[in-house]
Amino acid sequence: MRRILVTSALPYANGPLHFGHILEAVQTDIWARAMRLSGHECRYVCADDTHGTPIMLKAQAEGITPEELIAGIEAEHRATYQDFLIDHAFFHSTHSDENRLCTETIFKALDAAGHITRRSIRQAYDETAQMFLPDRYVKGMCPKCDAQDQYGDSCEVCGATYSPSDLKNPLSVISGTPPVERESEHLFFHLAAFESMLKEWTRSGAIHESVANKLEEWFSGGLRDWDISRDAPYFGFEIPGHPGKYFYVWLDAPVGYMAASLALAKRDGLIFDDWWSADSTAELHHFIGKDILYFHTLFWPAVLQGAGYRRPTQVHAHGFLTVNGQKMSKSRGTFITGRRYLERLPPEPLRYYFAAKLGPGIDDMDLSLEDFVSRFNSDVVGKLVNIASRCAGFVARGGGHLAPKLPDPNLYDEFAAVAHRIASLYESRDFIAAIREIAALADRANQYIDAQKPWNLAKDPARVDDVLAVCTQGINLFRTLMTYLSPVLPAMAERAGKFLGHPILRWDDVQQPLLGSVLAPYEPLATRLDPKVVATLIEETPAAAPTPTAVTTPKAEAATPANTVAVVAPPSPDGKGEVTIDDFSKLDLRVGKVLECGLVDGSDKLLRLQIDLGNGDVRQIFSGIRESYSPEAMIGRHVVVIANLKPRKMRFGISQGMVLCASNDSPGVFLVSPDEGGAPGMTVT
RNA sequence: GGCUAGGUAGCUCAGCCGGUUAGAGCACGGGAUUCAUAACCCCGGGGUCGCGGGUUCGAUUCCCGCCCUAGCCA
Repeated sequence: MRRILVTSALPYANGPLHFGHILEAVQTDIWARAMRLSGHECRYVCADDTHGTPIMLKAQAEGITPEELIAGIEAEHRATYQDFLIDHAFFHSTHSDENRLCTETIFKALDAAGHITRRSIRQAYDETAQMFLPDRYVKGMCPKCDAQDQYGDSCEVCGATYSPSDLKNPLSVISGTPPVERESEHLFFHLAAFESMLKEWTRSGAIHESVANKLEEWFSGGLRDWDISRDAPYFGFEIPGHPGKYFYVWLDAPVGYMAASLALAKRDGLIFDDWWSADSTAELHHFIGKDILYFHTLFWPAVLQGAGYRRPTQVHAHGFLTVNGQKMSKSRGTFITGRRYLERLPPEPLRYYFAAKLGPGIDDMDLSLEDFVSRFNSDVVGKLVNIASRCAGFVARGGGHLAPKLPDPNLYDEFAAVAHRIASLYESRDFIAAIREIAALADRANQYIDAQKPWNLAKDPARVDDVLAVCTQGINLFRTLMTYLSPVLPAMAERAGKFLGHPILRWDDVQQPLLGSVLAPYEPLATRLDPKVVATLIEETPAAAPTPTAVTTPKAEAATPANTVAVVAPPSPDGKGEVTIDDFSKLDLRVGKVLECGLVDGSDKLLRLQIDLGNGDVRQIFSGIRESYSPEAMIGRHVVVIANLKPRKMRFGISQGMVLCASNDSPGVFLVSPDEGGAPGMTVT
């Protein structure tokens, strides 16, 4: 028996869980359940990640304390995970006594071992808000390509990376005032000292090969010191011996894994050191998204090693979730929260769909709603559940108990023989292959029943035993498949266990078929998904503007790209065809105010505009109106903009929308404007 | 811009180290059946394997360039 501690990444406590979180939790949960079915002791812990500037500011904005904010969110996160059947041994919070203790212990150990250095850095400071500004809280003009409204760390238009002080005309996102430079002493973790250890560790099988390839980049660039402190005001843990300095959220976040297991150990009388001491024989597995790889494959193993703890056994990274082929996006309505899903549908179909598409690599996964429906309805309901459903009636009519022996033991053995293979596919995270094998076996089971035709046999009273035998075979085939799927569909497996009279607990149980035992009355184990309901997962009228989430989520998208507007209609004489009101409503037309306007070098047709679409949504849009309008004439004007036009990369930068104009074959273009009273952000309908 | 990964049937995806007619599920067309949640079973149509070069007797599979998508850049 192996002792295993498994984690998934801590969700940030500034908003609800979305499908990306659910995907990761489902993957981790399936893996943990599969390990338990093999007889291993496997505990899955997680926690909310609660610290940092975004949470501090969000609480301020809502007029509550950060503690109140994270308490509310934690309750919501717990409930959502639970409703998706995520079986956490413990779900904790990084804002906890255990986490403070672990974080301080680690810091002191690192400091004592000489891994912490101190030096002054210059950083942007907002004198109005009286706080230092993280890079993403400073915006200005890109020093390289002059694109407007870029974050302080990199330019989304030309891709340049730089520091906030390089920006032209920088402004604080918080107060809107120009930041000043201030000096402050920070604490650094000396990562380079762990280079050889990390190189060895990354090639030791702890991470997938393609991930190790990615890490080469960090090594070849040279490992830099990691800044682990932040200045007050900051929501987090104050660093012992350094008043006014706080641990950077990314230092204490992974420590949350320890804190959760410490709380678990306290509650259940287990021993923390069994998992974490340097000589631990337990396994430690982290499931994460590929976006946070380096925190888990560089800093975290180094911090653990430096502080005298064990390193992770494996870090399992997965790709991102796209919806209908595109990045999840609030403006597209495809930013699906776990709660939104649960309000409409049961959890298991989604677990099944995720499992059916989760492989061991870091490829992104697409959630296609159409595929989701057909996959679950046909694989699970039409094929798997159908096996039990079509046999149960015959068994009930034959007395309600199974036959004393199997008519086709060889076929059964084929099914039972793959148990070990299925188990190892789960362990290697190749769920996609496991599901494929199971589905293929389900086909074989249906073929078997089809060939035996118990409904024909049942017409002959002399053959009642044959009918029962065939269905006993079918029920037992069903049982093996249900066992193989039980990590994915735990609630259905439990109901199936009740129907079978034997709970599903171990892979090995299937080595012994059920014979002669009594079946409970059959009740439908799963119902079909209604495509109409599934379609409502995507919001018809997406949230209009990215509200000031830029403040609460530093990584909020600057632009809000959207589907290309596809208008499908029969052709008509003018070449456009009829559209319905639904087609029209796909267009997000809004009034915008031109804030800035300039010529574009290298183009005699285009003007570069900065247009305010309300609610802080400022877009860069290129428009071919230079022949009719001068930049000066544009500034301050109100115009009508298609706000959800797919952003287009042009030689001069990205154009995030289109300004509406009237024109025909004769020269000149004419801007469309709202009447007096029209204001930025108003929608045009 | 650099790095990593991906671009295979209408859709979602498999295809190990290069080798004979490129696979599955769904969708579609035809047939069979009625035990089963209009489920299941059989047959079929459908792909210039992102584009362009190269290596090779032979490339979806290897190499180079380009285009597109996603993520990361402390």
